[in-house]
Amino acid sequence: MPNYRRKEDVNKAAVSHLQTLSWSRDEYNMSSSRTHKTLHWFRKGLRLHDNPALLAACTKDCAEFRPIFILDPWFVKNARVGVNRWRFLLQALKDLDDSLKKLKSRLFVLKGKPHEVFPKIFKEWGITRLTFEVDTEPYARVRDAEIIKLAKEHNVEVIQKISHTLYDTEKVIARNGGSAPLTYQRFQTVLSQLGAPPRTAETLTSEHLKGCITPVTADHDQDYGVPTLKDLKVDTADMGEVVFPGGETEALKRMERYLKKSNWICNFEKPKTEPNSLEPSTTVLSPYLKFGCLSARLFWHRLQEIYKQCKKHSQPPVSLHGQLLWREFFYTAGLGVANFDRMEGNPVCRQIPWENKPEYIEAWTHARTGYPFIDAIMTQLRQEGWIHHLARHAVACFLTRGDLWVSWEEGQKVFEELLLDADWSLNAGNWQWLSASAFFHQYFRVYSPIAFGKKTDPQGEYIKKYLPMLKKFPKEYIYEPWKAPRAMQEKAGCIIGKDYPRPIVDHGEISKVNIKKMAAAYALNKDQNATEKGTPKKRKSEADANEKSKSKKPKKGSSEKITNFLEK
DNA sequence: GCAGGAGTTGCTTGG
DNA sequence: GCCAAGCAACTCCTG
Repeated sequence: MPNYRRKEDVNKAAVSHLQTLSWSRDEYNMSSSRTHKTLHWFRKGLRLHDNPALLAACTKDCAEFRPIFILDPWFVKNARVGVNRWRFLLQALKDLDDSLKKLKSRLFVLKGKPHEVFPKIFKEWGITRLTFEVDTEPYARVRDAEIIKLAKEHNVEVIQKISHTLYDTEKVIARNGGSAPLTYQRFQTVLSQLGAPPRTAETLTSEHLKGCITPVTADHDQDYGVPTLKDLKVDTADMGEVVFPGGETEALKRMERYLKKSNWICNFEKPKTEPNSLEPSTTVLSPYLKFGCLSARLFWHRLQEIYKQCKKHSQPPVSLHGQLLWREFFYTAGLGVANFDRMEGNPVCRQIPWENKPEYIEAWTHARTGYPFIDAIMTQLRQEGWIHHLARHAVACFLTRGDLWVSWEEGQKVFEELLLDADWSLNAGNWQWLSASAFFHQYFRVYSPIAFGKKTDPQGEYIKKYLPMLKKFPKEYIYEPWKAPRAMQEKAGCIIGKDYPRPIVDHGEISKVNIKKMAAAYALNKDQNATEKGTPKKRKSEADANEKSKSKKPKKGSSEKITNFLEK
């Protein structure tokens, strides 16, 4: 039998605190007013601060409260979750459980499909109220709709609250006339009509739980404890050192550490940060925001407090506020655009005839492209689960329009597996951006796998850290080791082609060819859009596009390739 | 309908 | 080391 804390004890304790509380004596003593047995379902939002849905489970009519997390097999089967992110999640759950322990509660970790788990626990625990945070991702929307239906069938009241995003994403779309804004500028215009993001909710404390039983059995750990990686049979072969530990405690600590640097906050401009510094040049709060260990609203308002103290401060899109708005921008697009994580059937994504090249994907994924800057980034990603935003740009451009001409969806899969902060909307949105498939259109701006990294790390220290086989190459050759004379390679103890690969493609040549392929794909897309719509205006633009594509015929040599590609 | 400017974060060359 | 121009020229928004 569960070893419940006795209700009388709870009421007694509550009465002793009456003087310090604003609630009336009646509200505490009237057991009839405490009618609800509540469940708070943690999914994202793994925190006690700014969690309005969690608070809604602990209101003064709560008789019994249980916080749960469900290990849903769908994620194991369908989402690519690498070992580092599994570990991050389990650390976050452990931290949550520790925090709840301090409130005399515990986290109940359950395993199974939510639609099978809920009917059981609704019945077993006599649940009358279920609370959770709104999640706008496609799987979550379907899942939650099903659970809401089930709850209704079991006479369970459902309360949902928005706290993962700064704004109500649906409202933003409605304000934009029913579709997601597709430019940052437009997005800001819409947000300006909504004012500042809502205030944060207060952190859950023992005060909120006074008078509410938090049932915990003696064998809680055995039945509902946070599992280990071993329990979950996660392959730990690829597990790196813990660089960014999961959990709310760590998230808040990390945020506070950065907020102390008010000068840095006020002057922060993302493009001026470094993709290849040995220590991160940005906050690395993204994994914590992804899992909701940190509230985006809290971070936004804390930044606002700092901004008020600065004489002047940077502005969106490059400021830290701007970074939170980018997150919001892609969340909104993820909700408003159909098939957002695919090229086909995605109305904002240009249809580009990427080629299936398994050997290229394999080389890129496993840091064997022969371009040290690219391979160092991919190594850091696999080992640590985080890489700088601009490093993501460099490798994403390289895989897609820049060099390898492989679909952004392939890159998306790898990032989904390896990033601690893999966030469905942001991942899909940024891959479309970088591949110039949507949002960004200046496809002729191509990152160089050699020159880009040199700007901020001319000595190649970053490469030496992540690719130790190259550490003895002089800086003149560290970005292009294949150019080093044989004797130098021997002296460095690394023969190119044997100990480290030769470049998989010639960037100088292939990037020019690919720019022309992009031009052709853009022209073709324009033609197709015009034909589909068929309006006089569009017909005109179709003619223009044809005219343009004729007039922009590539120079000799590459034109043949483009013709072939169009015929494919 | 058109022109002009802006667009989070390009590269290379030359002064 | 810094800056501007040229590269070749995209889409979206505004007036």
